[in-house]
Amino acid sequence: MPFDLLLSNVSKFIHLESNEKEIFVSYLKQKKLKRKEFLLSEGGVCKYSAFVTEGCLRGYTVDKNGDERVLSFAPPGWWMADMYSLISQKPGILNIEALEDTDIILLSKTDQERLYIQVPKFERFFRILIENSLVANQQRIIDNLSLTAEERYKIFCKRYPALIDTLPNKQIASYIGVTPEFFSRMRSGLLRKGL
Amino acid sequence: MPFDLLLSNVSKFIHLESNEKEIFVSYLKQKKLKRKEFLLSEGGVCKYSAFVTEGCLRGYTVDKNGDERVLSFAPPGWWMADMYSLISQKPGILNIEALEDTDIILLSKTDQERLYIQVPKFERFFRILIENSLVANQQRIIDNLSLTAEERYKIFCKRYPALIDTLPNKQIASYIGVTPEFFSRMRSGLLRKGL
DNA sequence: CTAATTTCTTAACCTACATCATCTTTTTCC
DNA sequence: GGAAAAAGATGATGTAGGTTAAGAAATTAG
Repeated sequence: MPFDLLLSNVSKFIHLESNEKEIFVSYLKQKKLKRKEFLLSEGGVCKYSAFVTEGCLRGYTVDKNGDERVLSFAPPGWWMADMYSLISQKPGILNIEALEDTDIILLSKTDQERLYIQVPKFERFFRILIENSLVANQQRIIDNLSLTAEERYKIFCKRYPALIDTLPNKQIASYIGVTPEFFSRMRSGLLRKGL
Repeated sequence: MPFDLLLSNVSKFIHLESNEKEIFVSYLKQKKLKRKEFLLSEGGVCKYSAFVTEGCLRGYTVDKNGDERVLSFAPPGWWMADMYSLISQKPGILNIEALEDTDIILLSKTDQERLYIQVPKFERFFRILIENSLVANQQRIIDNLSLTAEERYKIFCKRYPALIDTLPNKQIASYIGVTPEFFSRMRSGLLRKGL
């Protein structure tokens, strides 16, 4: 079943009756993205939450020097959206791109709101999802303020273990907030120390 | 009425019938904190969400060098909690301290969950609250990665206009992620340029 | 399979911000 | 109101990480 990963993800937080499950599934759309294909571009309005089942997405902004800053990655089992744009339905700042061929499940903003009304439990599900995301983001702010690049890299490795080997180093560098050049130096330094 | 600010805050997002309002209010407790008094200390379990009606709270962590890192301020109309600890009910990392004599309204975690059951609309209210908080935190991550200290300071001034004059500079420095010494130099530089 | 593109590495030099130390000013609180 | 404590300013010096440049290695896509 293509929705299995998502449904088991949901059932970690709320119990669904089979009719509720049906309503939920009826709102879902599958989509495939080719490597380098965009789900959303800066300035566009984000109309969907995307749940990754295969592959990987990244969400990033482009700063005024043209440098890319990765806000988040979404490997299988993770959600991705430009939350600012999704909530406000105004043009966003995030680019969401497939790092490899990627399968996603889409839930539109309007369907999500219908779902809240028809199956109010989903208010709870998404609240919990967002709470967890908020906590992770707060921790990242603290880490960015307190830690060195090397320490942040170690944390990255714990948070996204599946990505360490599959992602180009420059993407990881951007996520932890250093240049690819410095990241390269740092890693060779790390390696000399063992690990 | 001591709960007016909170109730008008809530009614921006959900409409409450008068009995629902009564249930909500019955769960609220008022508390006064003296300047420098703590609502929560690192390692403690966060049992309450606090809504500030007067004064100001700050939430901060202490890093391994003993330096304080301010995660957030809460002037009147803002909520404050150690979200990680509140959700997980495990020992947290945040210290929450009153920067001046401060009046708060407390909602305990257990009462909040009762509220979700009795008045499910509150799932929506808190979901929206947390969504907005998540967006602000994501933006702060991007800003910390992309912007200079000076640019982050300007953003701080927009985000917390009421605090610019009342807060000690070292607290602001900590929030934007620089030392008080550098902040002082930066400001005198800014002032020379006008503003 | 191969040319083109992207990614990685290394090196020399640069800068935003940190640290440490000292002094002045402001705030606190008895 | 005045001593003590906290906050702020400023100078000298240190460093994590940025920038630029250029070649080597790996991936991609035709």
